[in-house]
Amino acid sequence: MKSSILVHRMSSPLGNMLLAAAGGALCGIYFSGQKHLPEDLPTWREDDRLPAFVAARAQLAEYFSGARTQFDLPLAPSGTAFQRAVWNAIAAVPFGATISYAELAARAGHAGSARAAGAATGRNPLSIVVPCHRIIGADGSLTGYAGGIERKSALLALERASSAFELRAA
Amino acid sequence: MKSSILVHRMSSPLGNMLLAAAGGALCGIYFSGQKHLPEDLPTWREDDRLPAFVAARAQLAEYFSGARTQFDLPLAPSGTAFQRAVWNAIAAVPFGATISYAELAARAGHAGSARAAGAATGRNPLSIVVPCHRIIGADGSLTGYAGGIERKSALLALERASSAFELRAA
DNA sequence: AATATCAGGTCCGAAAACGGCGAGTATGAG
DNA sequence: CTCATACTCGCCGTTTTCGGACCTGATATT
Repeated sequence: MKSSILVHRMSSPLGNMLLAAAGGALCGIYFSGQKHLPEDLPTWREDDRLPAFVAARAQLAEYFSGARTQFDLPLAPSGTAFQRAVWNAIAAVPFGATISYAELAARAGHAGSARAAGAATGRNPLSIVVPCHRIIGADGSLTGYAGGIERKSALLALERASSAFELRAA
Repeated sequence: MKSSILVHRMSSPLGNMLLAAAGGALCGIYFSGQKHLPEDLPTWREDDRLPAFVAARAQLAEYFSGARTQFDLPLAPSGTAFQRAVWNAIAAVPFGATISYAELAARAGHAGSARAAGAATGRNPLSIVVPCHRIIGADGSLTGYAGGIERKSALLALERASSAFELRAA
């Protein structure tokens, strides 16, 4: 019973990252040392040529350079119905914007499930592409991030800077 | 918040029994000391005149005397969709017959869920009237009964005896 | 006043445990 | 060889337990 999941390593301004794909679509984008990594990860096979990896690598580089505000990649995260609903709602939060966990839960169709939404957010397997860093506490505090609060803070700063630039340019 | 459930006590050849009704229909028939009794039972109010109780009492007496092989009573058990499906399938098993848990699951529309069907059978709130004692292991063993194996054995013996009598009489 | 901190309360899904099973093996006795 | 018993392991809905990337309101602090 092989897992048939491929992996690809890349570096980023926020540390090394690991991409995972199943069936040609991305199923994981992880920061090195982040929480909630799959435990069968060591059994996955390396592959540097998969088109999805090439594309993701390029788009992530553009994102970090401030030249890209949204992604166009084949995604196939696996999770419960609730989790997918939450992740979909996260994906709809635009670049540079932030919402609270309560608001996220509501948008996912589960108003009142703020805490559960938080848990689901923490399990998001597609860092950055599914921008879970744009979800923050009702009082504006960052509250948490699987890859570490510093990275969350850095991502938000990056997006603020780019947004400000765009506003200025407009 | 009142429970609005009525109870009525009666004795039987197999020990004291407790009848419960909600909205005029029976929602519980329990042997004294059986498993899975509702815990809010002590808050229920006594009533000896409810028509459903009078009828049930009479029909149960006939059943124990061998003069009745099926019941005609207003029933309103509460449970999950799966449980109700299982209980309905149990109710269709004729007097004197027995089937296995696997067969029961299949008849309830959930082939393969023998174990879950067993659990649902154990939660049957309407002893005797929903004849869960007619469900036995695939190898013929009795395997369990909320009211105690002895009672299950006694009920099956009673039905065997009556069936034999009918056969003889025919 | 305005912010910071804190505890309390609850809330909700996820994960694990739990049976009224059954089929497939393994043994050992007749 | 045959049957009975014992044991293991997958099954599956329910129940229970668990653990937080919450939130609100009350105190303390400036």
